[in-house]
Amino acid sequence: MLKFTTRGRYSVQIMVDLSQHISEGPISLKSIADRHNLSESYLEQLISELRKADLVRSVRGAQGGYVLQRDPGQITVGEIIRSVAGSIAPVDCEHQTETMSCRCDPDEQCLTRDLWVRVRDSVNELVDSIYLSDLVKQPMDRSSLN
Amino acid sequence: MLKFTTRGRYSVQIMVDLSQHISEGPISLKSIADRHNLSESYLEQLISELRKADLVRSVRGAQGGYVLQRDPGQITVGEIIRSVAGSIAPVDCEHQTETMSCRCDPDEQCLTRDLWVRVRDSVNELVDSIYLSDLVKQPMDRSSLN
DNA sequence: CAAATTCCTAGTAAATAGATAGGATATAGA
DNA sequence: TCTATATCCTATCTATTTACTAGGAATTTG
Repeated sequence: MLKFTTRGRYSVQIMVDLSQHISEGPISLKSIADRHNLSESYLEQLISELRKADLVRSVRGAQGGYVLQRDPGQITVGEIIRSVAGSIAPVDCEHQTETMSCRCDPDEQCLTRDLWVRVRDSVNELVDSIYLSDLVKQPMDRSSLN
Repeated sequence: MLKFTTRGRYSVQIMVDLSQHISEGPISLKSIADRHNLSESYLEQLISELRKADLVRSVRGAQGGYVLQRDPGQITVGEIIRSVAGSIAPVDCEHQTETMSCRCDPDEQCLTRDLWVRVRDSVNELVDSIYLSDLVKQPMDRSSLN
């Protein structure tokens, strides 16, 4: 199976939520967790990675919370996912060409290696082309949909 | 992280191996396991799925083994992976639009759902465009590479 | 000072993946 | 017909990863 874990998905949700409340100052993690019915403690670990990746800024203390570091139009989904989940790699590495592997005899050419590289590149390309702003609904702008 | 499991990868290896020995009659799983240094018992479970998906045919008894059901040019990597790993879905489903989900309030529009659908479709499209024959090296044909 | 909040670390539970074991069934060839 | 070689089937176990919880220290507002 090929799937994103909750880490990647929840992280995107956090970032979308922050985009939606961008004008309200620091947003507490508790309010995000409540809105999406997720565990605050769990999100804590994820947003900690987002902070280290410099995607959000934190404000400590009462009335504190988190704020996007950049405009939603300047943050890609790829950045978000990679920041909490390491690289987006369909397989692990053994005898490495970058991050690809197989267990076949090293003498013979690895026939499937390129395949997984292509899948990885394809997914990366896609998520890197989608910006946070693309995911935020703009209720004022419904008319421009067609 | 986003990765294919060994199920998908080993299954592709099995199918590539069968392609390479296509002219030798039924190929035993033991010989495949030996060539790639993998556990025969484990591959057994995988090839069982490949058989149910009608991608390979089995010949029981001594001198038995497995044979591709179709020409390598007629079998896609997508079929192989899906047959052993279910659907290639980046996320699981809760309030379902096909196979996508989020845990947000069902009243509000799910902003990220389309994202995961697009990733899934993109990966499926890619692996469905790659045929087994594309992965098999043709040592006689080196000259035609350019 | 009290309440709200981020920050940090350790630990646990649940799910999945990966692998193993044992034996039943089938077939080729001696 | 017997033996060796295979597939076939199912149950089980182990390791890894994912998901989540707990507890408390540090920081800031009012």
